[in-house]
Amino acid sequence: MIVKGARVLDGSANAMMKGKGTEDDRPWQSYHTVYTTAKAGMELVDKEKVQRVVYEMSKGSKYFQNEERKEAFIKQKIDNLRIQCANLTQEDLAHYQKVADRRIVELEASRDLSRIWLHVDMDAFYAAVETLSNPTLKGKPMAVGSMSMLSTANYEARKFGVRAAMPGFIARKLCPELIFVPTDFKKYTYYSDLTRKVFGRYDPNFIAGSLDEAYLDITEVCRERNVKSEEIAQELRAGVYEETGLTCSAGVAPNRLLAKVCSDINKPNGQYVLPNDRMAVMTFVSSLPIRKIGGIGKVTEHILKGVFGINTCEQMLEKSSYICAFFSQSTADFFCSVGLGLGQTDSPQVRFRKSISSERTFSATKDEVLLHKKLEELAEMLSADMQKEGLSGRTLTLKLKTASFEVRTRAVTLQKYISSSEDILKHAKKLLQAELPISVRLIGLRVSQFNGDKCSAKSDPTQKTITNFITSGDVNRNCSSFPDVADHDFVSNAETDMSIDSRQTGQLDWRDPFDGNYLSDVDYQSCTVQKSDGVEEVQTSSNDATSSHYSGLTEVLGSTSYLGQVEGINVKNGSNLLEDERLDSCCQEKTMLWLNDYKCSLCGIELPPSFVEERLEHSDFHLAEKLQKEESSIHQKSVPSQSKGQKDGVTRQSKSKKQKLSQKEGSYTPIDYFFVKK
DNA sequence: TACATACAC
DNA sequence: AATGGTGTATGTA
Repeated sequence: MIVKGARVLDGSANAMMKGKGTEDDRPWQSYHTVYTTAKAGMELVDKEKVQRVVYEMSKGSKYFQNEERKEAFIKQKIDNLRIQCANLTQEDLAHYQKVADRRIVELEASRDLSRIWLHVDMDAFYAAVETLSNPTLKGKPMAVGSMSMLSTANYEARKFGVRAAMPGFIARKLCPELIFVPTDFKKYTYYSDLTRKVFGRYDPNFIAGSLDEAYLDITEVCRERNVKSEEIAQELRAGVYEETGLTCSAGVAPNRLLAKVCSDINKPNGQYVLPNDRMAVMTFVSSLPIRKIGGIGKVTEHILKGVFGINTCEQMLEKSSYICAFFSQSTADFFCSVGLGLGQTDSPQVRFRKSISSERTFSATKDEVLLHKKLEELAEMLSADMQKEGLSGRTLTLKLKTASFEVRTRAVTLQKYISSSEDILKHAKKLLQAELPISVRLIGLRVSQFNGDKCSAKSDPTQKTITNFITSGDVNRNCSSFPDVADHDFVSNAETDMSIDSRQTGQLDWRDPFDGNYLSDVDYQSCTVQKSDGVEEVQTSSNDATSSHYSGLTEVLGSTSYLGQVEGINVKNGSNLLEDERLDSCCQEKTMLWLNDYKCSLCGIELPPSFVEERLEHSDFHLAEKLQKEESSIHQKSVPSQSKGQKDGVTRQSKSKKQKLSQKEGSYTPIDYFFVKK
């Protein structure tokens, strides 16, 4: 659906990718592991050699075969997209160029250069902590983790190509001298708390991204003390070193997205300041490889490069017409804002977790008794975790990873909320039963749809609908009248008490899952220890496309094969976008009205006249609802092609609602605020 | 609602 | 021998 103006595709589209010939001689070149992407400390690594070793060690394994399968799939998508790209007419391109230019102007208008953000990132954190407690490790290549999986590696080890997320047995092949140290989550938490005390001096509301990194808004400190951000960064890093003996790196920039990129530039033990100046930002971003941007991963990189030839952020703008033609608005916005060097500058709202889960890997088995035992253990672990946080939920999801690394999820939504291990197990069993017989190497259980999802009032169905609509794809905001109060709890708590109550969710911070988690199946003790902060990362609450940019990729990936089957879609399709918007605003006035200039005539929600934006959103909602109803009735009687066209329009509209909704973040009162009992 | 995918750490 | 765990977001049917 994203790919507008597409032509019929045929499945044998990869002709153009064939005939390279190099693959036969050097097969490892086609095995795209993530291990070779430039990471701090790995610039001098012989990547060809690393790639070869990784390939040799992996070749033929079940894991490898699955990776090949996934890669082939993505390759196919890329081929399909290239064809669609080639089929765009001049007319199409001219249209999308207009759309793109308009979006870029709008995005540019949203640029905020008034804040100074600092991103701190500890250097090889777990490895550094382990070296502190065992100084004989100093100077030797060392990694934290096990033979199966590494959490992190120190800089000596990185010289050999050893890095986080690499299996230990491959790392040992790359570096036979490599010393393995098991993870000790307690230790990392302790040092993490020490660093956070320092962060708190500069921004009491700092955002902890994980145990080893944080974002600080240092605008005020800089102003109050009348010092340059550069000096603050120096001072902060010195303070961290003083308190912990650990080094860190910092990036300073006008927004969080850029600050994060900057903290990586002079790693380890360095810093980089990008001034709050538009030209400086544009220059910085122009040559920046897109993969450096948080949110652009391996797949997105491949697609953007393979289909559009995009390597740098600047090229996001050069190819903006293609981006607007092929991706959803939110994704296109994100990509364009990357090209402009835009990112979030607000201090995000507090959010609640939306799900909780437990999963374990073991040696693959189809022994049903064994699987059942694993399931039972998981149910108990999960239940214990839920009880710790006072959670209960009504959707249970079973996750299975087959012996061939294929992942399946199966879910049920129940009438009542559950949290006991018995309830969880009872339903989990049924889900598992339906999949038997099967050989699996991982089982996971997840519970979502929490009872305490405070923002969805259950009593009034109307309200529920609206709230769900509004919050879906957005954030469950803290419904407390004084969300700020919670924000400070963590800091003071951290100073007095090592154990952090997970419900004091003021500070945003999911624990670093990767490092903490590599446990043997039975290590429940440390498992419990690991479960710490129930607090949450940043991003989503805001508008800037940063929050919601994954969608488009999923869309492109998911829709291509579908499009391949659809009859040629009108190439003029794109102009519907504009027409829809006109229709939108013209309907807005007629769909509903405000009784006594206060109450919605359709659903009764109260919104004072001063809440102009919120009212607009609200009428948008009703419009979307109306269109959806129309669409579903049309859907029943109309011919497929018509129905497709309609559907497109509606979907695009509701999407644009969400988009608009999140756009004004920052200064506005969330609309769901009005639905919450106080 | 159910499921798959991408991503971060 | 051997490639993790927790959580978020999104689209589509």
